[in-house]
Amino acid sequence: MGALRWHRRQYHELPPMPPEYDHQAIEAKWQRRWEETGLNRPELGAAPRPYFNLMMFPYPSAEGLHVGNMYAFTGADTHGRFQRMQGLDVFEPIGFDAFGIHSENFALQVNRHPTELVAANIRNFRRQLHRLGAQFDWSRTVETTDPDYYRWTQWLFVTLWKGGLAYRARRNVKWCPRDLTVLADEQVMADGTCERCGAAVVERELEQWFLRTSNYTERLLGNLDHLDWSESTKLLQRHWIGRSEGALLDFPIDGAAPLRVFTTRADTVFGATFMVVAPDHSRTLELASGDRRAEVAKFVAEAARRRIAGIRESEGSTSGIALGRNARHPLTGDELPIYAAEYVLSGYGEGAIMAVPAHDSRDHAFALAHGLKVVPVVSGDSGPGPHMGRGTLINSRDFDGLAAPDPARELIVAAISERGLGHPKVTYRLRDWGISRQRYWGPPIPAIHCPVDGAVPVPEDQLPVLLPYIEDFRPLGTGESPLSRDPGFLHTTCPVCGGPALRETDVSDTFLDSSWYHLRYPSTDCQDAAFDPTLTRKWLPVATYIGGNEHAVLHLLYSRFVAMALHDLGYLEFEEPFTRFRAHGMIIKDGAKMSKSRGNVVVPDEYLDRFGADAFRLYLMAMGPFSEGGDFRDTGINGPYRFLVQVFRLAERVGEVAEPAELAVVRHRCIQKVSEDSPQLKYNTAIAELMKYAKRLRDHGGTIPKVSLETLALLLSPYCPHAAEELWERLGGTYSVHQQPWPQADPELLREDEVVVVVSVDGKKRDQVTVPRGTASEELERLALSSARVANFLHGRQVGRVVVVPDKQVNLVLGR
RNA sequence: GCCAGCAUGGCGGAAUGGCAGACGCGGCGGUCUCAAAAACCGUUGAGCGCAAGCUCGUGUGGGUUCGACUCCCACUGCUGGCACCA
Repeated sequence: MGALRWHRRQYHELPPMPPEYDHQAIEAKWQRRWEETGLNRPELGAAPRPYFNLMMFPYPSAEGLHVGNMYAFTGADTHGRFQRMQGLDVFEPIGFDAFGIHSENFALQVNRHPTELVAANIRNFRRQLHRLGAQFDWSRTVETTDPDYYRWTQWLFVTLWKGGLAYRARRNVKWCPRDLTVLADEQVMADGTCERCGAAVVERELEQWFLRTSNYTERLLGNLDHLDWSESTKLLQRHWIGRSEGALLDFPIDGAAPLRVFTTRADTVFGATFMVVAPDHSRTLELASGDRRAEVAKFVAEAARRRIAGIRESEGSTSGIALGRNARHPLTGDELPIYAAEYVLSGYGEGAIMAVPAHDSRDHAFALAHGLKVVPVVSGDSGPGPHMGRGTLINSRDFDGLAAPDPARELIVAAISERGLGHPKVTYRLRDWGISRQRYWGPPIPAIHCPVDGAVPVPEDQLPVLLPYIEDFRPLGTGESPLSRDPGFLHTTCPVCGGPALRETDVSDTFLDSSWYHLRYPSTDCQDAAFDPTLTRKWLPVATYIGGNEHAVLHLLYSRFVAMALHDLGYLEFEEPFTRFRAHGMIIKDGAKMSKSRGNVVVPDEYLDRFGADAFRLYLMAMGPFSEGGDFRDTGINGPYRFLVQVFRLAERVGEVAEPAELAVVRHRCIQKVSEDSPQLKYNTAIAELMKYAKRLRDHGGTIPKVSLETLALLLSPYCPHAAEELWERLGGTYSVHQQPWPQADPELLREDEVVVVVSVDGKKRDQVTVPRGTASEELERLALSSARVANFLHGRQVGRVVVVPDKQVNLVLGR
């Protein structure tokens, strides 16, 4: 509200545009000119130095483009423009990620059909994006909802399927009771709520399509070491993949198959006093002894009910039940009672554990609650409770005295493995990617279910399987997609036997759409393949990808998986799609994330109207380090705006005069700083330098040499493309400023002949002397000691030591 | 609970072993104006002082160093990620 009021006031009270800088006319003029001359449409087939500058395509919401999008795109575009002036042929495409639950939910809410709604949203997004003045190649856009695009998303699925990387399985999956669909693990937030709508997620057993991301865990993890990506992003992926080294151990059971467990602490095996299986472990009921079976079944059913209802047991739950059956310790032969308990999860490791209450807090809590033995096997005092740290093995027979966990861990696994009861094993958190969605707004999964031949892929020449227009697209909630309502869609014939068959009615996850869009951009004109091999070889992998870390484990991981899979299947020569990735920060407002509920969303249109795209871009980039984001303030944009007006005022003072030496020096320093900071995305400090330079020119009396402003136009062009172009034209430069070579700083002019050396006493600055660069240490020391000001601070004491840092500082250390 | 990142004027931030606060916002004072806005000029970390200047100051406490916003240890707070993961 405050922002709005402020804005209204500005609108009405401000005088018309300053005559020097009519941003509306300038921006319209150049956007038209760029479009007419095809400035931003590289010859994809012929470009000698291809540079694919990618940014994350937006989801076209009904609210329109928000500042966060603008921020990301401006930063990425600035990078692309800078690279272009380094002589590279920059391809900078944009598109729209328009399928998905988000669009569909909104359509349901406002009671309109997503087909028309999304088309309108995309139109609005295109309009807003044009205003930004980015060097987008508008002749090669991608819309995931376009059959020409999702035909190839379906092709991708069929290709993965034929390559053995897609399968169908009945499995417990995350189900959102509000969106009435399955979610990928990655779409469930840490608190167990749906990423899209915030409802508590429950579990449900459904027949689903999965992609075998788990085949690639080792490579997805290992390749990270060599990727030039933001460390923060790589760390998030490493955690998500969750590699854990341990061992599989078999605990024999009399009269039954042994119970297999996963452990990372085999060194504590002598401290195992009981076993625990997950309630929904496949053998829980089998292992329950006859007289316990009914009770165990009841417990298992209750646990299942709790899980299905989405009740998350508080951590440290000790609910569990004895199965009335024992396993044998693989090394001691001791009898260990087996329990079923909710704190053991079926989805991780083997869904069963050896419990070592002396050295694991969860086992400890369970042992206390159920009166079970606690046997310490690792020495070391950590007070009451389990000791989880390092120590020395005790109560471990032949292994006593070994350091734990290492090397005891390895030696004990070896001993167990000699008896054929275990072996080392690496476990991962990452599981297969469930892609089925029981919703309407997505590409139909191209599969046909035939009573004779089972599930068969739709033949490639029959793609796309068009998403039918159905009036009532509300989700059913039965585990089936609304597409099952459409008999014309549902009934088909089997491509194998020609008999009657049913189509798959689920649609695929939006992240499948975005997992390969970068492959499509150079090939948008390609009608007979998802991507043209020649263009792909030329333009991919992506040179630089800039985007938010919110997609670190979703989009970015899936895209890597898809590239690897296509590589293995012979479709791509590379296996990592993004050579360089940089995560940008987030824009906040009033110290908080922008959100509709907080009412602190910034609508860019008003700022673009009033201050223009260039000032807006400049403000966003000046706000702080691009990697950190920044805090949006309504008044902040005044500075960059004034700066641009100032620059145009300077242009009116340009004349044919020689450049004085002092201006040459500041000009080359500015070139140096901006050239250094820009490629590192340190835009804020580059802009500060540009402002400093403009101020210096302003303070220069008289006529300003043309070259001073020409350089400014060049350095400014990645940041303020329209203003720089206009300035360049007024200075008589040839079109376009964006095709000019980047200026080079002359090292001769950067060299400073005189330096200021600080004289300090005990580390406190007391005086300074200006001396020629490279003045000898002895001379500096002499100058420092003879300083009259320094004498006042000696307080009669002797100078003990003198530390001289040439060209910087002399520190006089007083003796005592 | 675990793993990252961050903490500097009224505000956004700069400086990553050598002059803390670049650049910008905002504030204050002035010029112009009948007046206001815009623009321009000056000023703006805190305290003391008529002044020259001095003292203090980068979340907290310790340490290393001639010298620490910067490096190390411990803590506090915020942001993000993960979380009965065996």
